[in-house]
Amino acid sequence: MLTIATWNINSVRLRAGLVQRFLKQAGPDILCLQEIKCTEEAFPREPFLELGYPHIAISGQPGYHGVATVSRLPLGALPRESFCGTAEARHLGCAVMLPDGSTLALHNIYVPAGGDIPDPSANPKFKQKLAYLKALAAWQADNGGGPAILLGDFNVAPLETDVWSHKQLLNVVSHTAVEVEALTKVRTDGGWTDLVRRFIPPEKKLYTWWSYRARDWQAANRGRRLDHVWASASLAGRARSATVLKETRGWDRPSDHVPVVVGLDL
DNA sequence: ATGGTTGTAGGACAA
Repeated sequence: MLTIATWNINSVRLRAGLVQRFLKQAGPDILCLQEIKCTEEAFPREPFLELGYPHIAISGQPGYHGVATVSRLPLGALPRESFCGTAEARHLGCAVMLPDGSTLALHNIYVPAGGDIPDPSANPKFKQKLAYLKALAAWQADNGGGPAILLGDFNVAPLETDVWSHKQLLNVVSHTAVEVEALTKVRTDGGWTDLVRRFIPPEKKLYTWWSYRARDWQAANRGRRLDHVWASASLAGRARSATVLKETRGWDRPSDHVPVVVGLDL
């Protein structure tokens, strides 16, 4: 079984201890991080080396954004995409070398959050988010149709059950119709399968993010499912599990996102 | 309806 996790960590330097706690507990073979908020040079490598993750790929920048993939298995490099014409570090593609000698294309993405106003003509950040999703839909995972995973912080909650209140979030960035349509086009045009909803029924409420701005995040429970793991058609049938590790949101000085872990029969 | 918090950086901005 190959296990892969994704987690928007909201500063990997500040939360290296939390990441270690998660790795010791869940022990995934590969962890994809978003919002590392540091450059490649400033990335804390030692905590991962200590726990048996010697393969580390990083796309970073000072202060904001940034993605990294850490792995027990060797990683080859795949071309890095911008998807929105900016230099922001929001994508990292790796070729995972599997024990049988084959490779798995693993694309770790951090979709722009999109600001507060859901109007591309009034809000450049929302315009950038829609452009990113449009470019992502047009992009083909450069793996010759082989097995591929697309995962990360997509910053869109597509289903009604992916938010605490569908009605109250219809005009809130992350759950507007135009974003849901754009993300759905990415999934259908790319032939991707939402692995998490294969194991947790779409009828069931499911969140991976809870705002820092609630007095009591757990009592309010106003969450959204922003973090996703998708598989290519050839790989989807090999998925065996999907788990959301909600308890990490209750850890000391947590990220506002929690990890999502999938298991694949590879 | 509004404001609520966190991180990076060392003020405003992103989320």
